[in-house]
Amino acid sequence: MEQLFDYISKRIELTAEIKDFTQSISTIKKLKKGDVLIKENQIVNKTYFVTEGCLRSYVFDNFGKEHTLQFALKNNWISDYIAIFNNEKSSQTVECISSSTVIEISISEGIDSIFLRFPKIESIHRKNLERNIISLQKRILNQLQLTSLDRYKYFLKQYPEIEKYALNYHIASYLGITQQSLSRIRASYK
Amino acid sequence: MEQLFDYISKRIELTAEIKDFTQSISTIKKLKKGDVLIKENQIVNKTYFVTEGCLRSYVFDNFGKEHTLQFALKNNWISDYIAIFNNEKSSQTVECISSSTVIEISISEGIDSIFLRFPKIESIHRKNLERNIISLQKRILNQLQLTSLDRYKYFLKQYPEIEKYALNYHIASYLGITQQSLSRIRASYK
DNA sequence: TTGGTTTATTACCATTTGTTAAATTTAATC
DNA sequence: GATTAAATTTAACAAATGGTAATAAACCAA
Repeated sequence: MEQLFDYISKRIELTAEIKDFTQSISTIKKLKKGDVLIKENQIVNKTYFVTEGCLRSYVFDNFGKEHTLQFALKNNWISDYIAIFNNEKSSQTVECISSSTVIEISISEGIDSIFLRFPKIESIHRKNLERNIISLQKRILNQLQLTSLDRYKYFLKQYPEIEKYALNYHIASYLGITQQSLSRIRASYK
Repeated sequence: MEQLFDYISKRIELTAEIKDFTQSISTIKKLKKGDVLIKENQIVNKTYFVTEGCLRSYVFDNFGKEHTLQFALKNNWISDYIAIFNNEKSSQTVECISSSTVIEISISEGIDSIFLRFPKIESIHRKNLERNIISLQKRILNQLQLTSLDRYKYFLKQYPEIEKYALNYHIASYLGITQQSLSRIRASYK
C-alpha cells in the first residue's frame, strides 16, 4: 500500500483524510500469470494500480483476434476506461501476463462523487488524463507515420523491460501487425 | 460568444464570475481557408473553440508528409495539446480548412492556475479529457483491427459532414493511408 | 528427463498498400 | 467563359504485410 501512498504524496499533500479514504477503497491483490481481472461485458467498478509485474488490456475482434490496447507495469493504472467513463459494460479484457501485485481500487460509489469529496484527487486524475492523452496521440501519430520496424524500435524504447513479460504476439497485437511480421522484423533488425 | 456560454452552461452553472472571466480571455476570430493558427516550434498559449467551419491539426514527418491528428468542427476544441500539457513548443500545425469562426482562448496564465481559481472549469476540462481518451482509444483499436475500408466507413459515420470541408488527402492522412489508396477504396466501395 | 503443449521462426504465395506517373476532373482566377 | 492551377482518379509495377503451414525452440507438467 505504501507504493500507492508514495504515488499520491508525490502529487498532492496526502492528508490523513485522503489516506483513510484511499485505504478504505483499496485492496492488495497478489496475482499469477493468466489471471483475468476484467472480462468482457461486465460492469466495471474497479481500477488497478500495479505495484509489481505486468498486466495488459486487449479487445477481441469479430474473428476472435486479440488487439492489445495497453501494457501496465509498476506504478501504472489499468482498467477498461471506455467502460468507466461511458458507464458501459466492459469491451476490454484485463489480464495478468506475469505474477503481479496490484492495488484494486473500488470506484463503485462513482468517480464523480469521489472527486466532489476530494477535489485534489480530481487534479491528480486530470493530470493523468493529460499524460495519457499525450501518449495516445503520440501512438496514433506513430501508427500514421512510422514503419512497423520503427514502431517496434519506439516501443522497445518506451518499454525497455517489456520483453521480460510480454509474448511475441502481445507486442505484435499492440503494434498492429501479425506475430509473423514481428518475427521477420526482428530477424532483419538484428 | 453565445455558443461558448451555451457550451459551458450545459455543463456547469455559468456564474457571472465565470462568464466575466471567460469573456476576459476570449477573442472571436473570423478565419478563411488556409489560415494557420499554430505553426511548428511556437510557444502554445491558446486553445480554440470552433463555432463555425472546420479546422485540422497535423504534423510533418521527416519526409515532409502530413499526418492529420484531428479534425475540429462546430463545438469542438483544437490546439496542440501535447505542447500545452507538456509545456513544450508546438510540434503540430493547426490550420483552417474552410472559412471558419473560432473563439480564441488565451491560457497564457497557465491552465493549472485557471483550474485553481475555478474548480468547476477543471471538471469540465476533466470530462472533456475523458471523452477525448475514449475516442483516441477507439481510434487506436480501429487502427489495429480494421481494414482501411472499414476505417473509412467508420470515419464517415463519425464525421458525416466532413466531405464538405476536408480534401481527399486530409482524410487519407487521418486514416494512415495514401490518397491513391483512398481513391481506390472509394472506387471499390461505391 | 520425457513428452506434450505453447510459442516463435521461417518459407511460400496471395493480397494489400505504396510509389511513380499520367490522365481526368474539379476548382479558382482572370 | 477561357485559362490555369489544384485535386482526384487510374494504371502499372514494387514493396510490405497477411495467411497458411511446416519446423524449430521454449516452456511446463507429470
